[in-house]
Amino acid sequence: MQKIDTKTKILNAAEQLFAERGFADTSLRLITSQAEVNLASVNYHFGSKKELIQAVLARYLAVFVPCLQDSLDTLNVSEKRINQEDVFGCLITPLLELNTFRHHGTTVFLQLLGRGYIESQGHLRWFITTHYGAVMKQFNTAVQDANPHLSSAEIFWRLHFTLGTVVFTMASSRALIDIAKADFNEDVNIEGLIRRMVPFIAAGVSTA
Amino acid sequence: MQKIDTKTKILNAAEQLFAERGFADTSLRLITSQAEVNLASVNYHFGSKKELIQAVLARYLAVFVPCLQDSLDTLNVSEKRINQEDVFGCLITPLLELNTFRHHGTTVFLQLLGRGYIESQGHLRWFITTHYGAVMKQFNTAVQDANPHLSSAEIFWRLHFTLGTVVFTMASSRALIDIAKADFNEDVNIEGLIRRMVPFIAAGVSTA
DNA sequence: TTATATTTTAAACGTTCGTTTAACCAAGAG
DNA sequence: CTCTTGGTTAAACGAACGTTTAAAATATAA
Repeated sequence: MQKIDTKTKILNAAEQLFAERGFADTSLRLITSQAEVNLASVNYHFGSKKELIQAVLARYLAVFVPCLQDSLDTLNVSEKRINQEDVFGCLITPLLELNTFRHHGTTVFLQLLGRGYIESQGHLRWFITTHYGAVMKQFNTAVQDANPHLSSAEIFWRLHFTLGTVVFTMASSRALIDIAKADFNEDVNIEGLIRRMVPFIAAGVSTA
Repeated sequence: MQKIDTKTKILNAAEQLFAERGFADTSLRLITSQAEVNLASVNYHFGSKKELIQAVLARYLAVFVPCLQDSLDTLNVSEKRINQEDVFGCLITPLLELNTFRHHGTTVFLQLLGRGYIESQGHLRWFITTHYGAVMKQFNTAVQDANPHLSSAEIFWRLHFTLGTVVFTMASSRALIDIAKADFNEDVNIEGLIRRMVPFIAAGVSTA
């Protein structure tokens, strides 16, 4: 039994509660009680709740972004013409990497990302774009290279539509899976859910 | 200049603020100050904040749902074979009807719907499905009639993907519009946003 | 008009929140 | 040992929230 320091205990409890309930509906008292640490330790280690939210997301981005960077770099040095499947394929390894990093890491990360985009008027989006804007831009242009018939603005919108599909589905994944089981007697896990999403998204992004 | 009663003044102020800022981030004090009524009048006329939220949404659903019901009924009695464009076309009139009902009614309604699905853990979803579940089911089967090559399970999933796209986009519409303005100098309003969403969704739902 | 019911109002209540304070504890250095 | 430093803790703070209260104001009816 190794000892986990307070900072990590807070991050672990916070990320789970944030993903499940959103940032506004998760109080520091709930986090610290679940983490079994003192209330004041959040402000001591992170300064404020806002900075805790950023720290929770930063821990995932620190794994995801460099991994995505690598995928995009290796794609760019290859000589074959880039198609859309290649570009979106770059996301697979970084997303699965999060599952080795934390239990259900992929799901939690996507849920956090969705919460961050909808709640917290701007400060989280600012945090992401200022720290990791380069990779986002690089991915955006990769999609554009794969879809030369689409304007950059069009791609911007369709990528956010895609984000909406993924985030919403992930956020309500448990409820959806239960309904699918009840109504269609269909056993599907998260991987199967992603597999169902892919053709939907691919068709939407690349349509004329 | 006709006199607007307190109840309506509250509903008008609340719906705008709810759509813009979400339910949790909109206090009753903000609503009543914008409506220029007393704080306590909310609890007097609606009982609680939760019931106010339901009343705001109910005012839209009372217009939208019967109108959608009509569209679906007239579609079913027609003799021509139903295609997907027909089914999704059933949504157009009810949505536009909201614009005659209230200024920017379509926008507000979709934003409220998005907020309702993401915030308020379940009680709003419960309110909608228990009051208007019949129409939702009817719409679902209409989509299935239009896409006989897809299993009912497949349609279930794709309609929820669609819901995710719409809900996420509407909930964060202002932020997205700001980004589009900053990054692409593109002025787009909600109507333009919907127009961009349609081909994305249509391609996703009907893909093989 | 008078009496009754409805609506509005200012003020307060109790709770919860993020944050701060100051005392306390453990461990390493000189 | 003493002093210092980094971390922890209980307690409290001030602000904001939804809600309630009771009186004042207004409308309604006889």
